[in-house]
Amino acid sequence: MTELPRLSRREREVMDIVHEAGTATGARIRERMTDPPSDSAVRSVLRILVEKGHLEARWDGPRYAYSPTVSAQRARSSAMRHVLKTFFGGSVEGAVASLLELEETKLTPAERARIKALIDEASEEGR
Amino acid sequence: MTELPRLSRREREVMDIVHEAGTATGARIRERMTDPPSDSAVRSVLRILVEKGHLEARWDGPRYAYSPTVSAQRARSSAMRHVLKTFFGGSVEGAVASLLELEETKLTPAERARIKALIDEASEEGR
DNA sequence: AACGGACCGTTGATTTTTCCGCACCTTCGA
DNA sequence: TCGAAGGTGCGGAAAAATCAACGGTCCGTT
Repeated sequence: MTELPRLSRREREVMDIVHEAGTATGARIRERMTDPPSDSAVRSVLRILVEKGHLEARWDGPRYAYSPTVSAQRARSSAMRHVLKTFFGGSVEGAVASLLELEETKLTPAERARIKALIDEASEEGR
Repeated sequence: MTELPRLSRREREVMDIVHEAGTATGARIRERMTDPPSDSAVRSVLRILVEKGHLEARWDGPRYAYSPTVSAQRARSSAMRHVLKTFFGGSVEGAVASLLELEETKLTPAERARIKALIDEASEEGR
């Protein structure tokens, strides 16, 4: 598989929206854009993203539904790897700390337990 | 403080490099860019980033050294918040799992212990 | 059957981004 | 003190991105 072309600002914005939504229609994407441009402008970006191979369009009833061509799993890893490297110098500890410090982060006791369990599992698998 | 202008593709690429490096010269930044353009092209981007308020240039001996105007702390939070929302639907648990699953992630027992301690600290602080 | 609304794609004008040529400035070793 | 090497900023051309207008299709309604 050849490398996917780089994204412009609007293209990245749309990709982020689609990643967050999993799948979305043109209208839905437009709603979520900052300073939403016209309808047709959004569809232009969408067309380009399909051409570039970042999105796929499925005919869903009376309209298209767009979703990423790359699996959510893969996209997640790649995004996380990028911030880890760029902002945390590769330090998992630093990254977790940052996650916990975000003001919107509230963990229930059950979540805390599960996260700790994840850490132990990772270690058992030699990671 | 008024909102910082949005970044184009090249601008974002440069910002990522500078964030990773902490501080960097024009030549160093150029080295790390994909398909590095000419010397003066890089300096154009740099000039724009300074104008926009994303970078500051300090005269360091015979050349400029560029660094982000926003604190590393703040940049980290903002980047992490963004991936958390976009790729993990806000799930801290999911994000931590992803971090642990990255193939380059190898934790020492000491690190594991410190990360668990971080989780407990967060809970003690009502988070 | 004409109308209106919701979609879609294409086209071309406009704006933004990207890039480089060039002239000038500094530093430093001969 | 001179010249080469390495840096810098400006101005503007070339390329890419962005966008609105326009025209088409496919319903459901009147």
